[in-house]
Amino acid sequence: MEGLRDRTRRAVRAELAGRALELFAERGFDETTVDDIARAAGMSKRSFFRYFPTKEDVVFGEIETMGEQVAQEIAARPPQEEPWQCLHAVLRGWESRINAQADAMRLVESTPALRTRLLQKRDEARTRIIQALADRGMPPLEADLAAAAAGAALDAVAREWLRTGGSIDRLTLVDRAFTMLRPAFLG
Amino acid sequence: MEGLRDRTRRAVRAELAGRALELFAERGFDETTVDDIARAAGMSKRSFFRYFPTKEDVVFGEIETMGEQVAQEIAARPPQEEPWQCLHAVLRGWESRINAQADAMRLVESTPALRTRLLQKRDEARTRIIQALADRGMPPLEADLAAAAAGAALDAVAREWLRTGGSIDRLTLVDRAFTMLRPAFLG
DNA sequence: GCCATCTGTGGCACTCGGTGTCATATTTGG
DNA sequence: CCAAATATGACACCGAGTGCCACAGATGGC
Repeated sequence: MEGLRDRTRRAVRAELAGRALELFAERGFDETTVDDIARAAGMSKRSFFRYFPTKEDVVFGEIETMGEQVAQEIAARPPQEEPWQCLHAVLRGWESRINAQADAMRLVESTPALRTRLLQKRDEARTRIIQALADRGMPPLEADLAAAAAGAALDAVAREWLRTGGSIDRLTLVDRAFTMLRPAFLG
Repeated sequence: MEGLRDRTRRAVRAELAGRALELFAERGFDETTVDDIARAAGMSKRSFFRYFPTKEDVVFGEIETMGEQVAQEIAARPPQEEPWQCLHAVLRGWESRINAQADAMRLVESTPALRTRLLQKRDEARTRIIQALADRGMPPLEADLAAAAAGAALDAVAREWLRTGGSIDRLTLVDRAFTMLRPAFLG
């Protein structure tokens, strides 16, 4: 079970993240120092780094373990399901979750340092996904291509959604992108 | 024409890059300070930053303006050529150029900070490529997908090449990956 | 209630990447 | 030969991140 220890730790992390996002929204990411955040949450800079490894990470709360989670969800799917179909189904769920924190994503997109960190996270996630697909028996080269293409699909959807001013349902766009790429992964 | 000014500047950059790579090979990237590099090239840390914006950039000499160059090469292709075919042709050429500095790439792959910087560069390049494809009349969503898929192809090829221990010709792998993805971009 | 222990914390000093400033060579052009 | 542009070095400075240590508070056994 989850002990008191972990619960307070999660609470402090949430407090820090909350204060940080407030300050970022007010002054911007670069204009806010770690010391500012720590003081706003009533602690020292040194303690901040006991909860988050870097200043950037304070923004990526839930997305943090995305790679691991996606890999598990892939592994949990029926084994005979087509790999591309499987990816489609799993990432469809994630689209909603990412969509839920649109404001955080806007901040990320407008801040080079955060954008970079996001690229890193995605790269890690992609690596895990490749492994998960390989575990289902997909040949390595195809697994690489499929994982990257799927990531590209989500990315393209996000941009297309911005381009159209949010007038189209994101899940519809996801389905369209995956369908478009489907012919490449039929066997 | 190219004045003396630019030539000496290029020479100093080359000198710095050379010394830096030596030191990185000896001690590793993180264990080498910018001051070490500057001193090895007979100058001050302050001057180093007059030639390279960051410590990482000293490694990416020729790749630096990749995005811009690729975009231009795309624009220079016959206008009626199929977009995917066009991408294939252009990036086929780049594969050779990247392949030529395999040792630098090995350093990059084994150094998180450099790997991150590479991800950034690729992201910039992708943005330019999307624009170049859009200029040819490709619909935005498809251009996004195509650019990302093409990048994925080169990436997948690099990894597959490592997996097979370099026994297969890289250009062959590139062709295979592009052919595999081709059905997704036919119309 | 007492003591040993473990964990969280603050403070401090330190490293290193990166920037602004200024004073001083060095080069360039007339 | 002189004046303006440019390159450089030295210095101070900032902020992210780390190692260290001393101290507080909670925990648990006796």
